[in-house]
Amino acid sequence: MSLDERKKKILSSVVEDYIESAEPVGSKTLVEKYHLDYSSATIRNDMKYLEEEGYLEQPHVSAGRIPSTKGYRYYVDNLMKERKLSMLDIDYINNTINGFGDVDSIFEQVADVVSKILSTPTVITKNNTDTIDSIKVVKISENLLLIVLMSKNGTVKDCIAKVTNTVEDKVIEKMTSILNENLSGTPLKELHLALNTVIKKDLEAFSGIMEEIVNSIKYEMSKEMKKLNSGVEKILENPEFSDIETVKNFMNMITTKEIIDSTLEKSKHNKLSIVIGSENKEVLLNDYTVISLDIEKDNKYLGKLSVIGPKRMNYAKTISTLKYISDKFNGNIKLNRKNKGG
Amino acid sequence: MSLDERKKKILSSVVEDYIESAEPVGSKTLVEKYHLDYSSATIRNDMKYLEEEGYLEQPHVSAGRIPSTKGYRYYVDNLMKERKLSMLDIDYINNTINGFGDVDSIFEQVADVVSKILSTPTVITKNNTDTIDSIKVVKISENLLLIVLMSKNGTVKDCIAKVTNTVEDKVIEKMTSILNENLSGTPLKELHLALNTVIKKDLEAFSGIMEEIVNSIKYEMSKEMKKLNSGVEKILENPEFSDIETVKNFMNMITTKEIIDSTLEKSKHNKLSIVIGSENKEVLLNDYTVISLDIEKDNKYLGKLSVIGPKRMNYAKTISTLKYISDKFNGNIKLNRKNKGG
DNA sequence: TTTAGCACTCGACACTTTAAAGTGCTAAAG
DNA sequence: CTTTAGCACTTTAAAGTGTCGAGTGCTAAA
Repeated sequence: MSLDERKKKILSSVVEDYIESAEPVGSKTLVEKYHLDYSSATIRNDMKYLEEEGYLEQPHVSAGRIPSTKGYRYYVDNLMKERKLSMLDIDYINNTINGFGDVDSIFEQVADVVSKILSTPTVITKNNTDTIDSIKVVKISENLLLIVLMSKNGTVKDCIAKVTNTVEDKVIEKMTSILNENLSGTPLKELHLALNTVIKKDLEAFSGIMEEIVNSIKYEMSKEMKKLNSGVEKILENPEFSDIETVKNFMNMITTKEIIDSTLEKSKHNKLSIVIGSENKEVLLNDYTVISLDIEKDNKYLGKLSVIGPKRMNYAKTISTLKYISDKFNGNIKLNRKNKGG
Repeated sequence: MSLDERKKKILSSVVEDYIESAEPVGSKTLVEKYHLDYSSATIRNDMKYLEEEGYLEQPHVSAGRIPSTKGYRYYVDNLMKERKLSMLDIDYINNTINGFGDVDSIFEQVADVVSKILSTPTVITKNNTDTIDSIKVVKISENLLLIVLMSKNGTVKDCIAKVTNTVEDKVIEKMTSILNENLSGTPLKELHLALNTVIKKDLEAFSGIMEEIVNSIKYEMSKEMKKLNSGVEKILENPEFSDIETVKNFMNMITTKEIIDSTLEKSKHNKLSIVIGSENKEVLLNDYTVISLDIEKDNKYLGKLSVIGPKRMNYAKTISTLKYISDKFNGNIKLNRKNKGG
């Protein structure tokens, strides 16, 4: 079932030409553009073979061929050449991702950068097995409390609680220890439930202040759950989106938390996971390819950065960009802390 | 130049029918649907007059009429009937906007709610004449500092600075007072510049810690500048967006900070500002209507909530929704702090 | 002032025609 | 056995054509 050199060359040329042009690729184009030293008739025979084996598809009988999911898969696994990032992109990455701020901010930065370089929407999924490490409550003015949540993986989340009555320092201390006792070790995704328990247990002792704090935390956490989608508009440039229905369906899909969640959460933890077209379990994603990168720091899994594009996406560029980002995150490449170009 | 009753009725019917159907409205439709006790010929004469006076337009000679910008304007100013919000919408608003969190969170909530009720994109513009009131620095762990910025208008912004070396409490105290001395009273939009000055003046005294803090603040503020657009995908349901080019142009416009900024900032402060079609100075917005609501609290201007939709938007519903929200904000309607329905 | 009647205009839509692109097969050539 | 030239065939996309209907403006009468 393995392909001879000529067939490999043909397959890879079809994939690359189609990625570039978005038009079905014919035998004549291949001969002329990719300097295959065979006649178009020979190429046609091979293309027919590749179609019979499921690597290529034909939209209709008088059109050229386009890669099938199996074709893209074979290309990605066996034929694709590693591609170096352009100096331009490297500079852009290094000057934009500055390492400031907490993990969330960095995630956002990365998503923006990737989206810009690849002209594609990106989605961040955070590790939701992370657990609460400790909680601090700081009084910043008479009726403003700042609550800081620190997670085991070292991410920091904070929120502000307005309290109607002034709170004494002693009360804050007491409340802080109650919060820590009850919540330390709680997985972030179970925090909401755990907070309800805290309220029930200790509400009366603190005449509503605890409730105000807990509500602020709850609200902050619910904000967290919203996914960040940057660059959705970029994908419209692809000819796949010339049809308004496609656009609507895509927009609805990408803004439907559940679909994205289930797709990304199910994906196994790999450094880099590539799911092409119909390999996606979620039917609505069958025309798209999702490439996800696990983001780690100090061997702790922080979350996932995913790129969603048409099957006909530039695999080589996408993968090399994500790999570069990954290396940067995991310390193989030093994070710039100043804008020193290149 | 004023219109008689019949002409007013015709104009208002054309506007309302077109808002509903998105199809040019003909004389026959008007007679049948709006029970005008005149023949279609009479209506036609009036419509011709309304067109000559610039209230209506005709896409082509054998089509019905659609309202011009002037027509919409006359409708909004003179003909439109106040519309009560449905109980459903009122409930939804009251149950969703809970008043938790800082001003920014509330802004976000409001934008989401409005976007959902009106099926339209919303944009938040924050008051950038607000100034720094005071700054607090809190040590939350060995190498994490939390910086809290409080503004004159009472908004609170915070960010986390990672510091490479541990900092003594005394140093924190000293730095805090330096920051307050230098920055108190600084307009938020000039903060970036002011921070540079602080760095230059006091960098050496604190071996880089101050730089780390300042960079974190800078980054947090740059995040702030990003506008929130919620519900962009909703607008696609309008027939105006059946053409992919329109969609692209709209998406590019709405994600281009500069356009939105200049449009909204220039708009005078009114409780409610309505800019229809070609009344917009920005050419790219000439097919859209922008309705902005100033958000105040305790008589302080906090920012603007704007709704962007096709000229053919539901003015009555949009305006009554925004007015309801405005009243809620300014205290005329009590904020719910619990989900008690209705 | 209003209306019935009518000729006229123009877009929407369905249908036909034509050109171009690309295929698969066959038979001959290497 | 592999490759290729040649050709008939298929199908889409684009351009052109004809008809239908919605809606108008004008005129003359009520």
